[in-house]
Amino acid sequence: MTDTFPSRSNCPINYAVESFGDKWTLLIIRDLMFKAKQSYGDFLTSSEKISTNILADRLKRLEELGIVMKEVNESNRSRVIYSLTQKGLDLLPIMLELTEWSGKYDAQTSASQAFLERIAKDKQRLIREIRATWEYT
Amino acid sequence: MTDTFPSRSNCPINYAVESFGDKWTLLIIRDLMFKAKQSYGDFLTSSEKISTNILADRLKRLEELGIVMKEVNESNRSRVIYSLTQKGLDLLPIMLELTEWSGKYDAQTSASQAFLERIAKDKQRLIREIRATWEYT
DNA sequence: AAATAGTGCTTGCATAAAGCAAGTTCTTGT
DNA sequence: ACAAGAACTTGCTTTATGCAAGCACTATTT
Repeated sequence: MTDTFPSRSNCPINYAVESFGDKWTLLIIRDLMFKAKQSYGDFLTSSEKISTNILADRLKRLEELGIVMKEVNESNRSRVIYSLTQKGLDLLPIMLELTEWSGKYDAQTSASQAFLERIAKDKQRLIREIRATWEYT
Repeated sequence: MTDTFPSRSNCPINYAVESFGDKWTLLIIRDLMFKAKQSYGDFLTSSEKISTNILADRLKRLEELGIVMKEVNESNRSRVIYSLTQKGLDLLPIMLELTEWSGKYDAQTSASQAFLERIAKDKQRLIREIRATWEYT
């Protein structure tokens, strides 16, 4: 977690880019955050169709970055459960801003108008509401 | 601008990822938004050291996406000026959220404590203030 | 206990993208 | 006309991604 990777600069935008600036990482975070996906197999079913080697690589990397944690389900040891750490959960405001921007500019967006309006009208409240649903672990 | 690229899904997070989900695009947007850089040569001087072919490719792509626009300075036709469109300027909240998150988790961050506090304390006000500085074109 | 199936990967190979150095074009200034 | 600066472009090497197949471990079924 303490600079596992050499960084090109100490710019905060660069830190974000080096953490999840690729074609797949944010989709995994999305699945964990909004789609209640938690297993390797779950991620494979997402509509963007990530390949298995890339998925394994990104999960490992996210773990090294302290964004995701991995645990074996003790009552069924063939199941591995992935979840977001606090660092990962703190990406929520970014994810909502991304959704708002894409909702505004992508004519084909699948984001519902209702959800986009909740983001636009009272983002802080929405953030609190979503976080409240995370309190029960 | 109207789906120049085939997309893997209509998910808003995926739209964002396909727009700027790579190692360089957000750094160019950062330079345009916060560093007052506007020429090809300006971008080359940033500390992450983008290579010329990638820079040319990303600028072209950003233009196709409607995020950046390109114009030739008529009083010096060897100078090309790049700037953000409204779609690009609308990335400001995302950039601030990225900065906040990185400022929180990157011990080496170059983001100033003062700026991070302005983001944390009153983001909406900060956004309005930054946008006000853009009103004078 | 042996065979079957499910989950979570790993490996090998082909294709695509990124990185690096050098070269080219167009414009301007002398 | 020549030199210099800005904005790319090209060729080549290295790295990352994509795809299909295979493997290990656990659990279930017979």
